[in-house]
Amino acid sequence: MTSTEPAGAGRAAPRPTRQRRAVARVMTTFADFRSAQEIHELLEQQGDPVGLATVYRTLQLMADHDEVDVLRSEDGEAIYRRCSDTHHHHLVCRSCGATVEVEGPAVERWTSAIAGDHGFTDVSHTLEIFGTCPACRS
Amino acid sequence: MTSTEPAGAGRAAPRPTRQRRAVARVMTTFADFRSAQEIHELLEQQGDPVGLATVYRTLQLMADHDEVDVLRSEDGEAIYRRCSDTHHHHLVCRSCGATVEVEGPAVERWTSAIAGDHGFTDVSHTLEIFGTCPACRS
DNA sequence: CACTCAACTGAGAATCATTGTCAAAACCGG
DNA sequence: CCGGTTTTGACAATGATTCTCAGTTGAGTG
Ligand SMILES: [Zn+2]
Ligand SMILES: [Zn+2]
Ligand SMILES: [Zn+2]
Ligand SMILES: [Zn+2]
Repeated sequence: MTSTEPAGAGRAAPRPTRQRRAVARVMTTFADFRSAQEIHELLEQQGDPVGLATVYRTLQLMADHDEVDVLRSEDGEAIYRRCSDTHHHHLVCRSCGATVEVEGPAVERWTSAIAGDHGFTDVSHTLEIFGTCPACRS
Repeated sequence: MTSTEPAGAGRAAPRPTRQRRAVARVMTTFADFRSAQEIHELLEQQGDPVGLATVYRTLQLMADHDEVDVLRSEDGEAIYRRCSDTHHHHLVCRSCGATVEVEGPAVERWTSAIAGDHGFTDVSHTLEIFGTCPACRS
């Protein structure tokens, strides 16, 4: 047993590979939600290609670490976006995809209260608001 | 043009076929969310088989008419459930899938207000609350 | 530096939900 | 019963995501 891990339960720290850095970097270059496929293409165009499977794996990893928000577009495709580290929700333009991060203590309180009323514990929630943004109101 | 429709814009009324009735009926037999595939199997077991494609088509139709709620399971699969005809949200048990319909004028107001503040129109929203129900709190 | 080994990668195959196709069947009003 | 329309269902096609697995890479070691 030549392990160098601290004695406890050992989850190996992920390696900072070129591919992972590349994905992390492109995620900082746009502000709206993009699909894994689009991110894969972006990387290719930027001359820093990463295999599609790796893009998927990396995005999942980042999502697990709360480094990106994941949500499902209306047709079920998973889409990703970098996000601030505080809990928040999104106001998304149905037409152009523009996104605004919003927060509201009131909603947070309401969801906890409702769940509590019904005896639910370990409560979490998802909330997305869709609409047409001013720019698209041609 | 031999149409018998009233002169205006004509969207033909859907026919109440055996298949559509069968789907509508089976939707009343359970209270939680089920995938189209599961619903298709249920129908088969109940000796009232409906083609998978038709199940999908019918569920979409019912969703368009707000006769069923649609939401996406975590892996992107569309799942369906009969629901009351008023706008509401769901409190879902992560462990056993038990569902409670909840409403809250406060949230409705909040989402409209937020969207309005940012100049968004045609606003809609999705909100799901997840937790562990009392029964599963073994 | 050369070595070792698990973590990591990527090309392509495999999955799997969902949608498209289209000829045959069911309906409906007349 | 007739003609036109809608609906159905078996099957193919699509498309995102996951799996496979052999080859690569990186970090720690002596
Ligand atoms: Zn817009
Ligand atoms: Zn929240
Ligand atoms: Zn439960
Ligand atoms: Zn609402």
